Amino acid sequence: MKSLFTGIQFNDQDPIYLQLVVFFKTKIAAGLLLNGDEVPSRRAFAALLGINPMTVQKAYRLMEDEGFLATSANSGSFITLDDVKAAQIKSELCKGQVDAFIRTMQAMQMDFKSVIDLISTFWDQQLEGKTNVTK
Amino acid sequence: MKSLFTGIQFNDQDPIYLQLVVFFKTKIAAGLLLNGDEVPSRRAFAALLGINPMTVQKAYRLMEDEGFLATSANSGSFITLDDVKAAQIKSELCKGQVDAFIRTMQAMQMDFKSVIDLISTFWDQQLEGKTNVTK
DNA sequence: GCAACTGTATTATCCTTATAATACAGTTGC
DNA sequence: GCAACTGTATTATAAGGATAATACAGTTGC
Repeated sequence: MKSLFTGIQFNDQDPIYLQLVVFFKTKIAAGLLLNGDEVPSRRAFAALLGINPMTVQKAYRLMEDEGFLATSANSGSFITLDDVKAAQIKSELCKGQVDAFIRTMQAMQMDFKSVIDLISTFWDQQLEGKTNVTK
Repeated sequence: MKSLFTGIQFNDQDPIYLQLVVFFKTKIAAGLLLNGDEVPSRRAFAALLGINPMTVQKAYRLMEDEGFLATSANSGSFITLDDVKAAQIKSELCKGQVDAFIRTMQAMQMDFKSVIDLISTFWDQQLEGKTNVTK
């Protein structure tokens, strides 16, 4: 059983600490990270990812500010979510992605049907080598 | 009749010079920028966008390296495209966006039908205030 | 008690991006 | 000829992101 926190891939465009925040929000949106779940320590996570502990700290600090991570000094950090907050995170992330995608496709003069066809064509190919998804 | 080059919006995440390259590729993909078309001078474009001329220069240099912009000293820069190159640019841009979108949606455990429903819901809302798109 | 962990903090260094301020060489229009 | 444009280049400065190297205070397990 692989941990949630292994095998994370970073792109070299966006700041790592922001990609980390999106990673956690995605896991919350997917229902894979729940209220009360403990997240890795800054040092352990940094070692696992091959990055600097202060970069993880920066991400965790941002998540504390956004209200879904609580840190009690000297004993680790934990996800703090009620159903409303979890739904809000999923909704914001999802809507933001969909809006950006639609905007980009329309900027390229793609019509609705072509976009749906493209997604239909490539949806299943993306599943290879991943954990199963309801379909 | 508004010019192609007015009203460009930059985000504060990605480097401006890269956003500029994507902007030109998007116009090419949309068929709004054709072989032989002249692009604005570095200084004029920078003044229009409120950015530094050297940032435009950096974008144009990258486009020259990618082979779809030609610059003859002291007389401006022009789009250089054959049909193959134009198709390649559109295909790469489009496929890259679709792949990234599908990956993100699947990471959130979204199923195929929900994604299609979301796009169907928001597709037309994005069209407000934009030039018409075939639908 | 002590080693090993926890979060937190500071300092210095490096790279990339972006800007400002120039400067130079060539073309064009009047 | 000369002003106004073209692309190109250099230097200096600033900010953000990331790293390395420490350091300090508190908790936990043996």
